[in-house]
Amino acid sequence: MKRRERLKQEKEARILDAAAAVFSGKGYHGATIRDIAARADVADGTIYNYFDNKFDLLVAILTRVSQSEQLGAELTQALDQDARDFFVAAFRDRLARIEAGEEMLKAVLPQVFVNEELRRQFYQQYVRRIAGLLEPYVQAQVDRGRIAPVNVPLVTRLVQSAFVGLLVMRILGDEALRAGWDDVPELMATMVFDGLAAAAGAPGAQEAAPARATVEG
Amino acid sequence: MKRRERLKQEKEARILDAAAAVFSGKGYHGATIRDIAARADVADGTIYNYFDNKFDLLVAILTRVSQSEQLGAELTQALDQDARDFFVAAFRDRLARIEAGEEMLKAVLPQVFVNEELRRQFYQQYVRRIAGLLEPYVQAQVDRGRIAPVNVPLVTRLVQSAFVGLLVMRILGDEALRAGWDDVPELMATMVFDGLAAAAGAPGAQEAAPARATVEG
Amino acid sequence: MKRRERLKQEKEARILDAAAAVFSGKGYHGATIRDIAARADVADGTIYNYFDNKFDLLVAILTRVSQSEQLGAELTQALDQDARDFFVAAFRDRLARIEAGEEMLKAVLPQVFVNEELRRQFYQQYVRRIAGLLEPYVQAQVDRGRIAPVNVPLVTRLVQSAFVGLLVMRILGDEALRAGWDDVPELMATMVFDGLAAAAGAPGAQEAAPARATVEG
Amino acid sequence: MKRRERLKQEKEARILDAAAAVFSGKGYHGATIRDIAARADVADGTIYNYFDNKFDLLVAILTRVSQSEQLGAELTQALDQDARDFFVAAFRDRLARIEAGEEMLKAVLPQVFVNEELRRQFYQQYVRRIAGLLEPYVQAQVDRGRIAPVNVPLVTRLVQSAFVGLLVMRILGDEALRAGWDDVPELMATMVFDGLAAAAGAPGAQEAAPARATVEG
DNA sequence: TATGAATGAGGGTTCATTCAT
DNA sequence: TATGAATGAACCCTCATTCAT
Repeated sequence: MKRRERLKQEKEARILDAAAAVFSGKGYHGATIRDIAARADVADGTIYNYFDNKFDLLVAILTRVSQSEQLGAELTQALDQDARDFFVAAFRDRLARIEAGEEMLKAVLPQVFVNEELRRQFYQQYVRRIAGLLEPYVQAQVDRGRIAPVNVPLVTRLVQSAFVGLLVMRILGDEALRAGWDDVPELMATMVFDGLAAAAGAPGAQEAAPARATVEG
Repeated sequence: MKRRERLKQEKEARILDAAAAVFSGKGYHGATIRDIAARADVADGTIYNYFDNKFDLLVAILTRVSQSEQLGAELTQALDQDARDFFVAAFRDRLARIEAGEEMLKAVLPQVFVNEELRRQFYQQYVRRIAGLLEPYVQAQVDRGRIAPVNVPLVTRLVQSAFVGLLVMRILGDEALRAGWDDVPELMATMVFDGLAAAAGAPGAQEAAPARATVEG
Repeated sequence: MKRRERLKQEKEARILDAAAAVFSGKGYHGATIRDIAARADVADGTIYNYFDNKFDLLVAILTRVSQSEQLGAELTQALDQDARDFFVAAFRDRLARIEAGEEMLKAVLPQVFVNEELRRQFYQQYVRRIAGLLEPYVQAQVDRGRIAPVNVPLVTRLVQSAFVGLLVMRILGDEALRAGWDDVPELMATMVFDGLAAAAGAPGAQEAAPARATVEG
Repeated sequence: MKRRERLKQEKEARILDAAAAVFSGKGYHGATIRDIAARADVADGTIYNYFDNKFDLLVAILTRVSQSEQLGAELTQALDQDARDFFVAAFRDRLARIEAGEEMLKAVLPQVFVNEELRRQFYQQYVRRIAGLLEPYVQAQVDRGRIAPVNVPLVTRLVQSAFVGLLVMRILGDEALRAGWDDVPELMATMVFDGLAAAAGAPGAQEAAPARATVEG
């Protein structure tokens, strides 16, 4: 009985793996149930014993990935670390993680733009949820005076956007990005925390910056 | 004679408009030629007098937009302006522009992830081309000592990534982002140029920053 | 298990029968997959579980017929029979056989003129193969002094041509031919072996020929 | 006015030539009106000023060819010639003629099998008409005792069938036939008039036959 | 009369889904 | 539960024909 149960889960996983691989390679519409069945080494019909329909596979893929995340704990523990160091570490971690999930992303993302339901779900699980974790952290840093008093939600979105953009650019196959991939977290941190303005003796960077940062409205 | 020619161009534009709208609304695969034809108010077959096939419509949509750009001139003229001001203005302009092209993006982007050819074309016209314009500008600013000596190509990519990410997030329908949309360029500039670190009396920001900016490798 | 297999073969045959009938009736292009499916009492899509495409049906029809042939054995056994008698018997047999295959011929022949691949295949299976069997036989008869020392390959082709021509004429619906159809083998033999010339004083022409020619009635 | 008329006829001829060429090359269905128009160097629509529809082109091609024939006169004049010699000459002439018309044949023949109307017309113009000319001639030869008293209509059909078959085989691209093409009329005559049987002990077979059989080359 | 853009019916083919075994 | 043959709706595209210019 238990074994029965486990076998079932294994097969479900195998199907999902196959689906992710095939979707990622040929796109959602380019992939056929037969492709997936063949890759999962089951019959076409078998898939329908585990999932309602093709679209369901997509949703399942999306959901499965977002479960292994536990950013929350990290963040609360990180409140007292150096913000910049933590940013670098966390950003690097996320990038590595998503690198592994790049297949999923290539499978799901295109349909995210197309399908309302999927979009909501993706947004909820990948943007909203993360934002809900990040914002309090950023706010706390602001409160502690470590970060300038910015528009916290917007800043969070900007960082998230940059993150998403990086993945998109990576999928697009940009060479410069791929070459400098390992330096991205550091450089990102430099930009976010310190800015690129040549500070040395440049009054602009030291005076104007804070003044402007209040713009947030 | 001329009239004939003009009518043809108008009809081609009408078809392309219709295609962009329908693709954007239902996705490339969800859209049928009949949908597009109906929206363009032509017969199905007529579309094939103007475009080779459905995919060709997508490519045409992509190409059409990227033609009205002339960032190049702006950039060379901007070399002597204040970099930050220019950044804000340019970023705002691009955002506005792409807002108008959001429909195009929703139409094309999903397929970009799926189709090799489209991906190359999109990358070429939207990433590489822009990068080719931006990099010399950034490099010049570095040379003039206005920007810290960073890894120029990578920084360029990061900014582009942020830009792309913003569009994706916008398409995802993020509320916070939509609400603060008009402040994005300013905030982005603040991050990129000045950093968010609470500089006031914090030596870390002033000293470490340049040191870290050499990350470029 | 076996039953499954048998059912599949039966269905394949049913589809092929339907295809031959419809092609024969409306021509290859006039026939639609729906026609064929309806006649075979299957769904449109089912046909594609058995054949790659419409053209494939044509090839399959062609191939199926040419398999039941075993002229080879007959010919080697016939070397010692009377050539003329054998000719009559064989010709009659072929005609009867092809009469049954007339539907196939009407289905396939038109496309043979049009399609390179089909032409090669038809030629190979129906002309070349038969020629390869006939020529040695004719040559052997020549060697034995029973047939005049003629250009063997060419004679073979002439006989084959006559055979093909008869079928074409039959398809064209010639009345005279249809009326005298059963006498064709005899008359053909008379022409080929004895000639029609009223041999001056040659009893053959006056006695034998009429004797044989009266078969017609 | 006259010039107007002539120009029209020229254009009609040009269109028909183009149609024959394209039909012959790609088959009736494979050929498009656009193909034909392009080859005739006119606009698509222009064709419809000269012919009712695509099928009409086929009929026109068929009709045009059969007009230049005047076998009738020859035949009546030939009644007193040696039948065998005349046969060879006439057969050779027809073969040469049809060689020129091979294009037409490849264009029309496939559809002949498919289309009732075209079949009737083809049969009428190419089989029935010729038969109507040949039969009286053959009958006359029989009456004069030059040809054995055979079933005249059937013999006529057999010869016609052989002729048709030769053309089909030629279109099929048979090498042996093409190589011996020029010898065909002689060999055909040998078969039809003298037969191939090596007349037992008949010096004729050993002397005459070889003499004629040397055709083989 | 010539043009060629517009038309739209029609057909081959695909593929998600079902269901008898 | 697994199978995979059967289903048939749906879609892209072609092309003969029309007709406004």
